[in-house]
Amino acid sequence: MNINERKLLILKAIIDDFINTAQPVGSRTLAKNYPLGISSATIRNEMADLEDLGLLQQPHTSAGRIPSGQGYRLYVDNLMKHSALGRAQQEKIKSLLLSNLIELDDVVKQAVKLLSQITGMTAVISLPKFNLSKLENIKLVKINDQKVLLILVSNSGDFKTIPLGINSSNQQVLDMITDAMTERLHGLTIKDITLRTIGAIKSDLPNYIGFIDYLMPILRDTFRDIDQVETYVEGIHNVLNLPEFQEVGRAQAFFDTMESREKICIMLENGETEGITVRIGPEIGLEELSDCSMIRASYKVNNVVAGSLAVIGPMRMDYGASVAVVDYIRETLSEIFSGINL
Amino acid sequence: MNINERKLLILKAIIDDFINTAQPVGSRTLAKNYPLGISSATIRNEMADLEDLGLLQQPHTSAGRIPSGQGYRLYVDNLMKHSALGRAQQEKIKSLLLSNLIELDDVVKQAVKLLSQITGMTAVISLPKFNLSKLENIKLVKINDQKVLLILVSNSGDFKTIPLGINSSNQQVLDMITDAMTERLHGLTIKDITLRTIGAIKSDLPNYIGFIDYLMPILRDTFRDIDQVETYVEGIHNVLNLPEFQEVGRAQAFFDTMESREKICIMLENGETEGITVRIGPEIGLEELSDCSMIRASYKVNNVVAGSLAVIGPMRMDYGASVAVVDYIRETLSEIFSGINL
DNA sequence: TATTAGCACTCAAAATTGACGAGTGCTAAC
DNA sequence: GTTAGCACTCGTCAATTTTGAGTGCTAATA
Repeated sequence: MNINERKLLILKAIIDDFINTAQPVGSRTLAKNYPLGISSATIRNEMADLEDLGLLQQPHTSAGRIPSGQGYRLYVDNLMKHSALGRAQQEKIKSLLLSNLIELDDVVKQAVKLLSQITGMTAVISLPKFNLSKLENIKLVKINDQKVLLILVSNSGDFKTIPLGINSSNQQVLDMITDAMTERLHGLTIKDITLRTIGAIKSDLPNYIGFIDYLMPILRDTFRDIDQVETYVEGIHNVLNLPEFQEVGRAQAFFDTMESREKICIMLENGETEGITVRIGPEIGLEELSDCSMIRASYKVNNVVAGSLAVIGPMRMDYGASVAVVDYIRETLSEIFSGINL
Repeated sequence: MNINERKLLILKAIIDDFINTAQPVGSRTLAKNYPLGISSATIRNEMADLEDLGLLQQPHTSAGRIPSGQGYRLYVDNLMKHSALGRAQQEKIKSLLLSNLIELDDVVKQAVKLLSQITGMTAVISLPKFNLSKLENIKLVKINDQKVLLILVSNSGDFKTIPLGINSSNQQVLDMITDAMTERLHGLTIKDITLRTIGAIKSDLPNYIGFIDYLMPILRDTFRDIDQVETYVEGIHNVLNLPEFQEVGRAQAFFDTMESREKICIMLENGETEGITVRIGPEIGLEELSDCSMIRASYKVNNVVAGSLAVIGPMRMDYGASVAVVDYIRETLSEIFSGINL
């Protein structure tokens, strides 16, 4: 049996309706509320066909139909209406994101907050990977006799501070060391820095070899730790408003997943493609989320993919609207991070 | 009618039982499981009296009794068994808290995490108020042409970094200014710093009055913002395991409360008494938590109250065990923050 | 040949019923 | 003062019935 225009129209109507009501859709409802121009009996026949094609499924004999994963896939790829954000909302998002430009963290936090608020679902985002940007400057600032603050500045205007437990040092010595380090490491990415690269400064400062030997493994460990991706999650509890999370057990499983940094990373990282990806159910790659969907995109800094953002919700989500929001925030973040030197 | 020893014994048994089972306790259960040495009929009579005294209540005629707020109050004040933490557990807590001593934040985060894990409830904590400790040192470090990092070091070994948006400055100038500022502000608490105090350095550095005038309002605003209390919340979702939060609506209300920094502060701050406070139901002072209880304590830095911690759960919580944990963590934090110079 | 009205059938959810049992309060006997 | 006994209450649970939304099939229709 072939799929035809009318079947597609019916499928679209069913999915649109189900997204709104969260109730299985029956033939009568469809005939009544959508201008399909055919009777419920005809719709019934077509629905039976759509079920045979694997695009719909029936929770039980005497219920209406709900979309299957494949049904959603077809819907997202070919049927759904791509809406765009209103001008006013765009302005609002942009101004909120621009309102706090000193720390990169804050912009990202604001973005994920907006994403969850607007979509009413859970939003996640990963910070730009610091270790991909080029080092501009390195500083060690003595805090007190036990502590030194390591400051790494990237050429994109971002920076990172990391407190180190280092005993009794002297600011002049630290300055000399960081001057030498900046000289050597300037322009490299953190990924490129090895024990050897850092070690090279020993020849620049033969007088302080002892202290440098003490410092080196600490710095190496620190650079290694920067490697890990930082993520923020917002609006975890939003899902409690949705009918598919009314069982506490279901909600709890979702919360557990969203609290695992590891799993968030799997979701975000998986296939670092450009543009917007819609993953439906099992496509997400996490057993626990096999009845959810996510919409994911990557944002760029200076035209290089730097981090990702996503919204996660039930399969029954308003894909059109969500895609629009994710896309706009992706775009705006890329602009902000690339344009101005933060 | 007077309350007597036997009534108290029965009350204690009822509350102990209810804390374990979350089920209304009947006279037969009580006679069977507790060595009270009287028959269920007698217990029934006593229970009726306890209800008249307002210490028990009955969900409906043919159910057992559950404690009232007043009942819990009496229990906590006079009846409950004060257990102490096992030696092994003490060691484990202490070592985990000591394992990450570079940043104060990390210790506090670890503490609140432990608190929620051990009690199985929600835990909150406030950071030591930075503005109460004396300034030891101030630094401004140039990050790039638009940004300067303000570093405040306290005499207790704690420090704070705050990025400022400040245009094109020169590290030498910044060093001179911070040297002058350190000279002037050293030993003061942030609370003591006024526009006038900062302004005084203008006379030390007459050559840079222009730049100082630009800097001053930024610093004043920054110091003002430090005033706000920082809090961490952990284990919000733990309550989902408890029978009293099996309705999604109930859980959602709890989550909403716990996500409001303002409300957390109300809970923590309210009556900064020393020692451990148990607040039952409405005593918490928040409508939304009128069927919860909290156990709250303050920890000290150098013998001055610096921050607070608390666990929050259903009224039916194991008060004895929870008090022990809160107390031990309070004590350990005070030790750590006071002893070593972090 | 495609569409549709009509009808019998299905089945989950909601409402109804009734047995059960945990628990109570009261009374009379100890 | 304590306790055994008993009638009574009322929520819980399982079984049963009712309801209604929805289906698939068939025969009539365009």
